[in-house]
Amino acid sequence: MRIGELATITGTTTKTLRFYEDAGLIAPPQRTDSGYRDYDENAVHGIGFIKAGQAVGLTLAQIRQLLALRHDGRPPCAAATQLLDARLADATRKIEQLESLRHDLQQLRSLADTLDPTTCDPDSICHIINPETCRCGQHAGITSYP
Amino acid sequence: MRIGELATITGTTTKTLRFYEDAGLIAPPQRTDSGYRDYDENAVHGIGFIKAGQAVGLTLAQIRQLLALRHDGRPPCAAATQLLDARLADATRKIEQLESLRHDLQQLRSLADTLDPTTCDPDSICHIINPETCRCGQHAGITSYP
DNA sequence: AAACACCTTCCAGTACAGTGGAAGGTCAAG
DNA sequence: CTTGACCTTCCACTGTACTGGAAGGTGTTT
Repeated sequence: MRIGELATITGTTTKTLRFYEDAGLIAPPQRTDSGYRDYDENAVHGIGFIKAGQAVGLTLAQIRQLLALRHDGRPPCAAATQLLDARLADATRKIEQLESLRHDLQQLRSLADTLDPTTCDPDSICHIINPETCRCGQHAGITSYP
Repeated sequence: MRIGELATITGTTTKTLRFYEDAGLIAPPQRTDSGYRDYDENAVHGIGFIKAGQAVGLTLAQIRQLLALRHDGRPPCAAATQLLDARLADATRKIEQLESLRHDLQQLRSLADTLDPTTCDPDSICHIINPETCRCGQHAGITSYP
């Protein structure tokens, strides 16, 4: 099958599939006489694995590590389990951070309701968000970019 | 005061301060005759505000918006409150996603203990991480990179 | 006079997972 | 024979918040 079909089946794009090939995440497929990529059934499994890995929060680099094991004929199960454990610890830590952040945000939110904007000192820029009201550096790395 | 001193006081680096200036987050300070930046007390407040904003998860772009309001002589309190609300909603949503992910990870983790690596089919790459066991696309955007 | 710490600008690179677009080749239908 | 959908490679760019390093100037101390 050609790249467009594989993209449709797996819910990705042709761009992404070529990117995965360049990144060593899927094997370079056969080519037709005219140079078109020609995938077989296994390619679908390959993409499925990548998507499953991403769904549990693995990076492409980690997914590549597991694929390398499989490529060497060794089952990646043990390594996968390790990564899963790390992800679990990571998720737990992030949840804690976010809950601490949410608590602080709620505090600030109530503070905002009690303060009068007209009494806000220009020098300190904002009397809601400032070093006195915000615990700077407490929950690091929690920016909101999408 | 010179840039190094301001960096020490505020716990940043000279690189970061110049970056903030280029990014329009702090006003270009006076210069000495030899061209050195010469900050006054207010610069410390400026950096403090940036750090406080980051501590609650605002992006530099959002912080810049608030600073722009203050610069126009208007208190940024109302806008800050809006951003806080958005952050609160965002944090809540992320916590939900992460809890769903953690649940799934725990399921996979128990699955891993019951499966035998030697029975793992090479074609499907991994019998722990694959489209059947992982709910692909359920909790999106949860990668682990630090 | 030299060492050393500090400052200046400018350009490029980091991580991550793609995405956009140009310039051109291929294939089936009308 | 041309249209349109598909394919190819290649290079550059996105967003976020910095960070590294080169090449050179300044200021104080020894």
